[in-house]
Amino acid sequence: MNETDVISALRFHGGRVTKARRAIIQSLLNAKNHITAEELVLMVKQKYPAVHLSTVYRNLEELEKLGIIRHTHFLHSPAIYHLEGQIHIHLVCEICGKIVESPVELFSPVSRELKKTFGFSINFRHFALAGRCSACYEDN
Amino acid sequence: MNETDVISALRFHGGRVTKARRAIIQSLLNAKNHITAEELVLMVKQKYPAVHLSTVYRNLEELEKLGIIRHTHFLHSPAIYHLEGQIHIHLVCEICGKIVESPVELFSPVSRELKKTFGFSINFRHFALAGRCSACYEDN
DNA sequence: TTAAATGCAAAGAATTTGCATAACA
DNA sequence: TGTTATGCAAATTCTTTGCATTTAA
Repeated sequence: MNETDVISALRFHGGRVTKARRAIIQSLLNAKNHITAEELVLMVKQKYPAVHLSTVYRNLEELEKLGIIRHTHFLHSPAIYHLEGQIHIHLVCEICGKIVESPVELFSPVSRELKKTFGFSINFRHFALAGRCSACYEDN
Repeated sequence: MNETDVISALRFHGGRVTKARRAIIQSLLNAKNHITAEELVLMVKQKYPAVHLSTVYRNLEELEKLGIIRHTHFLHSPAIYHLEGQIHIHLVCEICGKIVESPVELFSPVSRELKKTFGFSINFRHFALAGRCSACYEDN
Protein backbone atom coordinates (compact mmCIF):
# COMPACT_ATOMS: atom_id res chain seq x y z
CA MET A 1 0.00 0.00 0.00
CA ASN A 2 1.62 3.23 -1.17
CA GLU A 3 0.51 6.80 -1.86
CA THR A 4 -0.69 6.01 -5.38
CA ASP A 5 -2.85 3.14 -4.19
CA VAL A 6 -4.48 5.27 -1.53
CA ILE A 7 -5.12 8.14 -3.93
CA SER A 8 -6.64 5.76 -6.48
CA ALA A 9 -8.94 4.27 -3.87
CA LEU A 10 -10.06 7.75 -2.85
CA ARG A 11 -10.66 8.84 -6.44
CA PHE A 12 -12.57 5.64 -7.14
CA HIS A 13 -14.95 6.55 -4.34
CA GLY A 14 -15.52 10.07 -5.62
CA GLY A 15 -12.98 11.69 -3.33
CA ARG A 16 -10.84 14.64 -4.31
CA VAL A 17 -7.16 15.07 -3.76
CA THR A 18 -6.37 18.22 -1.86
CA LYS A 19 -3.01 19.35 -0.57
CA ALA A 20 -4.08 18.67 3.00
CA ARG A 21 -5.29 15.21 2.11
CA ARG A 22 -2.18 14.26 0.22
CA ALA A 23 0.01 15.50 3.06
CA ILE A 24 -2.01 13.54 5.58
CA ILE A 25 -1.68 10.38 3.53
CA GLN A 26 2.05 10.88 3.08
CA SER A 27 2.63 11.44 6.78
CA LEU A 28 0.53 8.43 7.60
CA LEU A 29 2.56 6.24 5.27
CA ASN A 30 5.82 7.67 6.55
CA ALA A 31 4.97 6.94 10.15
CA LYS A 32 6.32 3.43 10.49
CA ASN A 33 4.29 2.85 13.62
CA HIS A 34 0.85 3.75 14.76
CA ILE A 35 0.23 7.41 15.29
CA THR A 36 -2.30 9.63 17.02
CA ALA A 37 -4.32 12.32 15.26
CA GLU A 38 -2.40 14.93 17.21
CA GLU A 39 0.98 13.56 16.15
CA LEU A 40 -0.22 13.36 12.58
CA VAL A 41 -1.37 16.97 12.46
CA LEU A 42 2.04 18.06 13.75
CA MET A 43 3.76 16.23 10.91
CA VAL A 44 1.39 17.70 8.36
CA LYS A 45 1.71 21.22 9.73
CA GLN A 46 5.42 21.21 9.00
CA LYS A 47 4.53 21.48 5.34
CA TYR A 48 1.04 22.98 5.53
CA PRO A 49 0.66 24.90 8.78
CA ALA A 50 -2.96 25.74 8.08
CA VAL A 51 -4.17 22.14 8.20
CA HIS A 52 -6.53 21.72 11.10
CA LEU A 53 -6.91 18.83 13.49
CA SER A 54 -10.52 18.43 12.47
CA THR A 55 -9.44 17.93 8.87
CA VAL A 56 -7.10 15.20 10.03
CA TYR A 57 -9.88 13.49 11.94
CA ARG A 58 -12.16 13.70 8.93
CA ASN A 59 -9.52 12.23 6.67
CA LEU A 60 -8.75 9.45 9.11
CA GLU A 61 -12.42 8.58 9.19
CA GLU A 62 -12.52 8.56 5.40
CA LEU A 63 -9.48 6.33 5.11
CA GLU A 64 -10.88 3.97 7.66
CA LYS A 65 -14.10 3.68 5.66
CA LEU A 66 -12.01 2.68 2.67
CA GLY A 67 -10.40 -0.02 4.76
CA ILE A 68 -6.96 1.52 4.44
CA ILE A 69 -6.38 2.22 8.10
CA ARG A 70 -7.74 1.10 11.45
CA HIS A 71 -7.78 2.69 14.84
CA THR A 72 -7.36 1.30 18.32
CA HIS A 73 -8.27 2.83 21.65
CA PHE A 74 -5.78 3.00 24.45
CA LEU A 75 -6.53 3.26 28.11
CA HIS A 76 -7.34 6.90 28.66
CA SER A 77 -5.15 8.11 25.85
CA PRO A 78 -6.05 9.20 22.34
CA ALA A 79 -6.73 6.55 19.73
CA ILE A 80 -3.92 5.41 17.46
CA TYR A 81 -4.21 4.89 13.74
CA HIS A 82 -2.26 2.40 11.67
CA LEU A 83 -2.30 0.84 8.24
CA GLU A 84 -4.69 -2.07 7.87
CA GLY A 85 -1.83 -4.44 7.09
CA GLN A 86 0.04 -4.07 10.37
CA ILE A 87 -2.28 -6.06 12.55
CA HIS A 88 -1.33 -6.94 16.06
CA ILE A 89 -2.91 -6.75 19.43
CA HIS A 90 -1.81 -3.95 21.73
CA LEU A 91 -1.07 -4.56 25.37
CA VAL A 92 -0.59 -1.41 27.44
CA CYS A 93 0.89 -1.30 30.92
CA GLU A 94 -1.53 0.61 33.12
CA ILE A 95 1.33 1.74 35.34
CA CYS A 96 4.10 2.90 33.02
CA GLY A 97 2.28 3.05 29.68
CA LYS A 98 4.65 0.64 27.97
CA ILE A 99 3.17 -0.92 24.85
CA VAL A 100 3.76 -4.50 23.77
CA GLU A 101 2.48 -5.86 20.49
CA SER A 102 1.30 -9.41 20.40
CA PRO A 103 0.58 -11.40 17.26
CA VAL A 104 -3.09 -12.07 16.68
CA GLU A 105 -2.57 -15.83 16.62
CA LEU A 106 -2.04 -15.95 20.34
CA PHE A 107 -5.70 -15.06 20.71
CA SER A 108 -7.07 -17.59 18.26
CA PRO A 109 -7.96 -20.24 20.86
CA VAL A 110 -9.88 -17.87 23.11
CA SER A 111 -11.56 -16.31 20.07
CA ARG A 112 -12.76 -19.72 18.93
CA GLU A 113 -13.94 -20.55 22.41
CA LEU A 114 -15.93 -17.32 22.76
CA LYS A 115 -17.49 -17.86 19.37
CA LYS A 116 -18.49 -21.39 20.32
CA THR A 117 -19.78 -20.55 23.78
CA PHE A 118 -21.44 -17.16 23.28
CA GLY A 119 -21.65 -16.76 19.52
CA PHE A 120 -19.48 -13.69 20.01
CA SER A 121 -16.82 -12.70 17.50
CA ILE A 122 -14.29 -10.62 19.37
CA ASN A 123 -12.50 -7.79 17.68
CA PHE A 124 -9.35 -7.69 19.77
CA ARG A 125 -7.97 -4.86 17.72
CA HIS A 126 -10.43 -2.12 18.53
CA PHE A 127 -9.26 -1.77 22.11
CA ALA A 128 -5.87 -2.19 23.59
CA LEU A 129 -5.67 -4.63 26.45
CA ALA A 130 -4.65 -3.20 29.77
CA GLY A 131 -2.37 -4.92 32.21
CA ARG A 132 1.05 -4.76 33.79
CA CYS A 133 4.39 -5.18 32.19
CA SER A 134 6.89 -7.44 33.92
CA ALA A 135 8.71 -4.57 35.66
CA CYS A 136 5.56 -2.95 37.04
CA TYR A 137 4.05 -6.28 37.99
CA GLU A 138 6.93 -7.09 40.29
CA ASP A 139 6.89 -3.67 41.89
CA ASN A 140 3.32 -4.01 43.06
CA MET B 1 -20.08 -7.23 51.43
CA ASN B 2 -22.85 -5.11 52.97
CA GLU B 3 -23.32 -1.52 54.03
CA THR B 4 -21.76 -2.02 57.44
CA ASP B 5 -18.63 -3.56 55.96
CA VAL B 6 -18.19 -0.70 53.55
CA ILE B 7 -18.74 1.92 56.24
CA SER B 8 -16.22 0.21 58.50
CA ALA B 9 -13.64 0.10 55.76
CA LEU B 10 -14.16 3.80 55.11
CA ARG B 11 -13.91 4.70 58.78
CA PHE B 12 -10.80 2.60 59.14
CA HIS B 13 -9.17 4.69 56.45
CA GLY B 14 -10.10 7.98 58.08
CA GLY B 15 -13.19 8.56 56.00
CA ARG B 16 -16.37 10.18 57.26
CA VAL B 17 -19.90 9.01 56.78
CA THR B 18 -22.05 11.68 55.22
CA LYS B 19 -25.62 11.39 54.02
CA ALA B 20 -24.52 11.57 50.41
CA ARG B 21 -21.91 8.90 50.93
CA ARG B 22 -24.22 6.53 52.72
CA ALA B 23 -26.86 6.96 50.01
CA ILE B 24 -24.29 6.30 47.31
CA ILE B 25 -23.15 3.14 49.02
CA GLN B 26 -26.71 1.94 49.53
CA SER B 27 -27.63 2.53 45.90
CA LEU B 28 -24.50 0.81 44.77
CA LEU B 29 -25.28 -2.23 46.88
CA ASN B 30 -28.90 -2.24 45.75
CA ALA B 31 -28.00 -2.19 42.09
CA LYS B 32 -27.70 -5.89 41.39
CA ASN B 33 -25.77 -5.27 38.20
CA HIS B 34 -23.10 -2.86 37.18
CA ILE B 35 -24.13 0.75 37.03
CA THR B 36 -22.87 4.00 35.52
CA ALA B 37 -22.12 7.12 37.56
CA GLU B 38 -25.06 8.81 35.87
CA GLU B 39 -27.48 6.03 36.80
CA LEU B 40 -26.15 6.03 40.30
CA VAL B 41 -26.65 9.76 40.82
CA LEU B 42 -30.26 9.39 39.65
CA MET B 43 -30.90 6.73 42.28
CA VAL B 44 -29.27 8.82 44.97
CA LYS B 45 -31.13 11.97 43.98
CA GLN B 46 -34.45 10.28 44.71
CA LYS B 47 -33.59 10.57 48.37
CA TYR B 48 -31.09 13.43 48.32
CA PRO B 49 -31.74 15.63 45.31
CA ALA B 50 -28.79 17.89 46.07
CA VAL B 51 -26.16 15.20 45.58
CA HIS B 52 -23.99 16.10 42.65
CA LEU B 53 -22.50 13.90 39.97
CA SER B 54 -19.01 14.99 40.94
CA THR B 55 -19.63 13.76 44.48
CA VAL B 56 -20.62 10.41 43.05
CA TYR B 57 -17.45 10.24 40.98
CA ARG B 58 -15.36 11.15 44.00
CA ASN B 59 -17.01 8.46 46.08
CA LEU B 60 -16.63 5.86 43.37
CA GLU B 61 -12.95 6.67 43.20
CA GLU B 62 -12.67 6.36 46.96
CA LEU B 63 -14.47 3.02 47.03
CA GLU B 64 -12.30 1.73 44.25
CA LYS B 65 -9.18 2.69 46.19
CA LEU B 66 -10.50 0.61 49.08
CA GLY B 67 -10.90 -2.33 46.72
CA ILE B 68 -14.64 -2.45 47.21
CA ILE B 69 -15.64 -1.73 43.63
CA ARG B 70 -14.07 -1.85 40.19
CA HIS B 71 -14.86 -0.08 36.98
CA THR B 72 -14.79 -1.18 33.38
CA HIS B 73 -14.73 0.90 30.24
CA PHE B 74 -17.15 0.24 27.45
CA LEU B 75 -16.71 1.17 23.82
CA HIS B 76 -17.54 4.85 23.71
CA SER B 77 -20.00 4.70 26.59
CA PRO B 78 -19.53 5.71 30.19
CA ALA B 79 -17.68 3.38 32.52
CA ILE B 80 -19.64 0.94 34.65
CA TYR B 81 -18.98 0.24 38.30
CA HIS B 82 -19.59 -3.01 40.10
CA LEU B 83 -18.74 -4.71 43.35
CA GLU B 84 -15.34 -6.35 43.42
CA GLY B 85 -16.87 -9.76 43.93
CA GLN B 86 -18.88 -9.93 40.72
CA ILE B 87 -16.03 -10.51 38.35
CA HIS B 88 -16.62 -11.39 34.76
CA ILE B 89 -15.37 -10.22 31.43
CA HIS B 90 -17.61 -7.98 29.39
CA LEU B 91 -18.12 -8.49 25.69
CA VAL B 92 -19.97 -5.71 23.92
CA CYS B 93 -21.44 -5.93 20.46
CA GLU B 94 -20.17 -2.94 18.48
CA ILE B 95 -23.29 -2.99 16.33
CA CYS B 96 -26.21 -3.38 18.70
CA GLY B 97 -24.58 -2.77 22.06
CA LYS B 98 -25.60 -6.11 23.49
CA ILE B 99 -23.49 -7.15 26.48
CA VAL B 100 -22.43 -10.71 27.20
CA GLU B 101 -20.61 -11.68 30.36
CA SER B 102 -17.99 -14.34 30.14
CA PRO B 103 -16.40 -16.10 33.09
CA VAL B 104 -12.79 -15.16 33.67
CA GLU B 105 -11.64 -18.76 33.36
CA LEU B 106 -12.13 -18.74 29.64
CA PHE B 107 -9.25 -16.32 29.44
CA SER B 108 -6.85 -18.21 31.65
CA PRO B 109 -4.94 -19.95 28.84
CA VAL B 110 -4.30 -16.77 26.87
CA SER B 111 -3.41 -14.94 30.07
CA ARG B 112 -0.83 -17.56 30.90
CA GLU B 113 0.53 -17.46 27.39
CA LEU B 114 0.90 -13.67 27.41
CA LYS B 115 2.62 -13.79 30.76
CA LYS B 116 5.05 -16.40 29.51
CA THR B 117 5.76 -14.77 26.16
CA PHE B 118 5.78 -11.07 27.03
CA GLY B 119 5.84 -10.97 30.81
CA PHE B 120 2.57 -9.13 30.58
CA SER B 121 -0.23 -9.66 33.09
CA ILE B 122 -3.43 -8.76 31.34
CA ASN B 123 -6.25 -7.17 33.25
CA PHE B 124 -9.16 -8.23 31.10
CA ARG B 125 -11.58 -6.48 33.38
CA HIS B 126 -10.57 -2.90 32.89
CA PHE B 127 -11.88 -2.74 29.35
CA ALA B 128 -14.80 -4.46 27.78
CA LEU B 129 -13.97 -6.46 24.70
CA ALA B 130 -15.60 -5.30 21.51
CA GLY B 131 -16.95 -7.61 18.86
CA ARG B 132 -20.13 -8.82 17.27
CA CYS B 133 -22.92 -10.82 18.75
CA SER B 134 -24.20 -13.77 16.75
CA ALA B 135 -27.13 -11.83 15.24
CA CYS B 136 -25.05 -8.87 14.10
CA TYR B 137 -22.26 -11.09 12.87
CA GLU B 138 -24.53 -12.89 10.44
CA ASP B 139 -26.03 -9.67 9.15
CA ASN B 140 -22.70 -8.31 8.01
C1' DT C 1 -19.64 25.48 -11.93
C1' DT C 2 -20.83 22.56 -8.35
C1' DA C 3 -20.14 19.11 -5.03
C1' DA C 4 -16.56 17.97 -1.88
C1' DA C 5 -13.13 19.40 1.42
C1' DT C 6 -11.30 22.79 4.52
C1' DG C 7 -10.57 25.96 8.56
C1' DC C 8 -12.35 27.68 12.42
C1' DA C 9 -15.00 27.90 16.36
C1' DA C 10 -18.06 25.79 19.03
C1' DA C 11 -20.37 21.73 20.83
C1' DG C 12 -20.25 17.02 22.93
C1' DA C 13 -19.52 13.47 26.25
C1' DA C 14 -17.36 11.71 30.27
C1' DT C 15 -14.75 12.85 33.88
C1' DT C 16 -11.90 15.82 36.91
C1' DT C 17 -10.68 19.86 39.59
C1' DG C 18 -10.68 24.42 42.25
C1' DC C 19 -12.76 26.59 45.73
C1' DA C 20 -15.82 28.39 49.10
C1' DT C 21 -19.16 26.31 52.22
C1' DA C 22 -21.11 22.71 55.01
C1' DA C 23 -20.92 18.98 58.25
C1' DC C 24 -18.67 14.96 60.43
C1' DA C 25 -15.87 13.45 64.32
C1' DT D 1 -12.58 22.91 66.12
C1' DG D 2 -10.30 21.10 62.36
C1' DT D 3 -10.38 18.37 58.60
C1' DT D 4 -12.93 15.92 55.31
C1' DA D 5 -16.63 15.96 52.04
C1' DT D 6 -19.84 18.46 49.32
C1' DG D 7 -22.03 21.38 45.68
C1' DC D 8 -21.35 24.08 42.00
C1' DA D 9 -19.11 25.77 38.12
C1' DA D 10 -15.53 25.58 35.29
C1' DA D 11 -11.75 23.06 33.18
C1' DT D 12 -10.00 18.92 30.64
C1' DT D 13 -9.39 15.72 26.99
C1' DC D 14 -10.49 13.69 22.81
C1' DT D 15 -13.43 13.93 19.08
C1' DT D 16 -17.28 15.58 16.27
C1' DT D 17 -20.15 19.06 13.99
C1' DG D 18 -22.09 23.40 11.82
C1' DC D 19 -21.16 26.64 8.69
C1' DA D 20 -19.20 29.87 5.60
C1' DT D 21 -15.43 29.70 2.39
C1' DT D 22 -12.22 27.53 -0.63
C1' DT D 23 -10.86 24.35 -4.08
C1' DA D 24 -10.54 20.31 -7.10
C1' DA D 25 -12.57 18.29 -11.09
